[in-house]
Amino acid sequence: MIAEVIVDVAAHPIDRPFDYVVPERFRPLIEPGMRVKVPFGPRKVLGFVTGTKSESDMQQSKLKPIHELMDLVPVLNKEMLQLADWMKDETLCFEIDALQVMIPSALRAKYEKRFVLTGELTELAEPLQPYFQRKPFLRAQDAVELFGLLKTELDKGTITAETDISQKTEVKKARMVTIESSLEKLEAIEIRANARQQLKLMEFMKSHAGSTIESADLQKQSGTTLQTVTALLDKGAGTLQVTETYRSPESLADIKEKAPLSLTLEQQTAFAAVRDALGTSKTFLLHGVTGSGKTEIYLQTIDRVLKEGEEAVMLVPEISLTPQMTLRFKERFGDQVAVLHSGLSAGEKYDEWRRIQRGEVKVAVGARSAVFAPFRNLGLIILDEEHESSYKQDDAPRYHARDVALWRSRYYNCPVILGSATPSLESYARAQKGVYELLTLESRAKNQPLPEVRIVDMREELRNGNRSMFSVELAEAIREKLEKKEQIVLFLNKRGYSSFVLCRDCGTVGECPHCDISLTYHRSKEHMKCHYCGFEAQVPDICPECGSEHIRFFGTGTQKVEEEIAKLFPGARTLRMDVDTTRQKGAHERILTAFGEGKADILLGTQMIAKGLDFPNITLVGVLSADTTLHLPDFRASEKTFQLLTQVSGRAGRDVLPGTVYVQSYTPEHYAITLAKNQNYEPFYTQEMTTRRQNGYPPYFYVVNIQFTHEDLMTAGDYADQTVRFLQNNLSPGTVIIGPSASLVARVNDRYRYQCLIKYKKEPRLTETLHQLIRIHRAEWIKRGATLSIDKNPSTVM
DNA sequence: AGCACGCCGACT
DNA sequence: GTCGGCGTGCTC
Repeated sequence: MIAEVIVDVAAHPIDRPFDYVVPERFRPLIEPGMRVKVPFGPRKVLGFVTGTKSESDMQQSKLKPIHELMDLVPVLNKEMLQLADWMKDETLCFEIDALQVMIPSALRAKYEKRFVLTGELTELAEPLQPYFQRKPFLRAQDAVELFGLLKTELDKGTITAETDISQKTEVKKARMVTIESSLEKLEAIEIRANARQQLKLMEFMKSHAGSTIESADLQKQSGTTLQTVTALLDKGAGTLQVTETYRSPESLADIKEKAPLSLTLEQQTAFAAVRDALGTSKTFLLHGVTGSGKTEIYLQTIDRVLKEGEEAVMLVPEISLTPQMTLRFKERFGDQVAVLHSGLSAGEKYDEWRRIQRGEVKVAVGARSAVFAPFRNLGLIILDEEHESSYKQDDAPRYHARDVALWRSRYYNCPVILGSATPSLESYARAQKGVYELLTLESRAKNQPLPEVRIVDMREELRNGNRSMFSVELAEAIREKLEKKEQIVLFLNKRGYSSFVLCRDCGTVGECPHCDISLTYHRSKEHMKCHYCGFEAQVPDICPECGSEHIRFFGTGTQKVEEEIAKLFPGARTLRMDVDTTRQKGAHERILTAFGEGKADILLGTQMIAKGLDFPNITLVGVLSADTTLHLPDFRASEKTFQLLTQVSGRAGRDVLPGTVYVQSYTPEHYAITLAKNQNYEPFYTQEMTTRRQNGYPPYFYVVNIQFTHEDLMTAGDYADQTVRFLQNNLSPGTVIIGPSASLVARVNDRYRYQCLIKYKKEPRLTETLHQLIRIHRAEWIKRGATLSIDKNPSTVM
């Protein structure tokens, strides 16, 4: 029997199955989808079995046997293996990347080099002997200073080097103690009168006779230690069992079940459409203004799916995955929900994943990677905020959760709901063409009016001599709300806002010596760090260029605004929420809770406050500068701006009090701004589609971004030039190739970066050409030290 | 990717 | 004479 194995090595020549002999003892057990340990060249690696067969095309003598089975139950089922094949073709990734992304990181291999004693301890050089005393091996990590000595031993053959493979996190085991139930038996146990600890424990055991308790709890509650417990168990006071258990991140104890809300007529219609499509692979685009109650439709549809005995996956962007949000699911579905979010430890994620795989839960809520939730009877997939670019992974495998969802929907014949207040142009265009069914929610669920949006022309302000970040109008509105004790959200729509260090005399900015980007100043550690390569440096006392002592830190935009608020509105309590203040775990939530409890008047923040902020007392939202995203060199800049403005506006007046929104801009006439005013999605869509058609961008054209890197500027440029010529010669005349040009950050980690863009409407030769490009890369460029990365349907082309 | 093999310069 | 530099080639 032969097994085909995809080996855990992400490299071009390795990206295919390797055949292994299945030893007799594994034959009844082995199945596709299991992880195995296999010899690979001179080392051992982890691999995934993708298939078995009776004959191999390889010479029998070249085949090696599988070393070990890592699983008794496959970690990937047939569906996942098929999905990986599809992803490999679709995203041009290595098959191993596609397989790895589907399992929790806890199951990925941990490789640890170590030296193993082959003979007797006494044969070793004297100084080494203590290291091998307790265990017959020594981790290479713990022995860096001994490498010289170890080398001689390796040559002598008294030790060998090997790599230990284990999984990163193991199944959590609980030591359960079952206390003897018969009081007589407990009484009969003899304990010396001076064994105070044992006597204490015995008292506890007598009062809990017959019960089962975790050993750690037993120790804690009785005030004793493991030694005492073990001693008494040895005397027959109970039995010890080791069972598998879950790490439970939080308890459901305080969560009360909540009944469904009643649906408005609009919601009812949308709900009915999806309900009637259960059991088919139909895709819906649920377009509803902010606050129109999309979530309630999701909840009720999921409920219906569960009643059919099927399972549901609910995807949300990572930043929306707040406790507030997941609470709603737990209130409705109780312990049937698994939540997968970045705040969980690897072990906790693994446990949630196992609960799904074992069929113990029916609903999975999570960000991008939750689209791989290992359900076997999927009845519905929902992508909320489907336009969010975080659904596209920006390193290999470069998959889009939406595409994976649609693939799984075809596999299971289940519907997909794509929900958004501001759908991506791609999705809306598909809905217009009838590929998706469009469901529209035009009114807000609580029937509140949309907030009034006022656009402020900042050029006018400048002309009137106002150089502050606050227009007269906005400042006035803030003062008024402060007086009324209502809450204000200020949004600094700025990207790349991080702080930097600047010499005020010569203008020199602290830059990374390895990347063409300025260093980010970290106030907490008083140092500067490169966010691309990790380089760190101390803030200099004098400018390295001109020797001036006038070094200044430019805070995040938000810090500067915070100072200005303090000046303009003395007494206003401000909470700042940006990368600096939310770096700590849970900080995000703490700030929001504090604001919700009215502990501040003004919440000032960046992107991250655009979502899920749902507090009744917010009546004023100010967007300080709508221009920053608008003028980014990316074809989606307008779309992003429109989405952001719409979303931010949606934060105001969500309850009884009406809301007002101020949008400040230096280009107030831009359609992305004027049309966001009334959440006018349709006109924006029409206008933006015209622009996209004129410039040949999605959804009219498909885009592929190709990036080249090399440590030598000229070589990187040559590679890009040659590739562009190659593409021009091999693709159809209707296809446009843009570039090559230097990437926006032209150098990262001492490597120069070039890129080019393929735009095509119909390109039958695309797949073949890209594969050929990869072949050329393998044959000619890898050995020259170049890298190539191909991103189909990139989320950004910067 | 990672590891071994192999073929040339600076040390005991 | 040996140690060790990194080019090249293979991995069922």
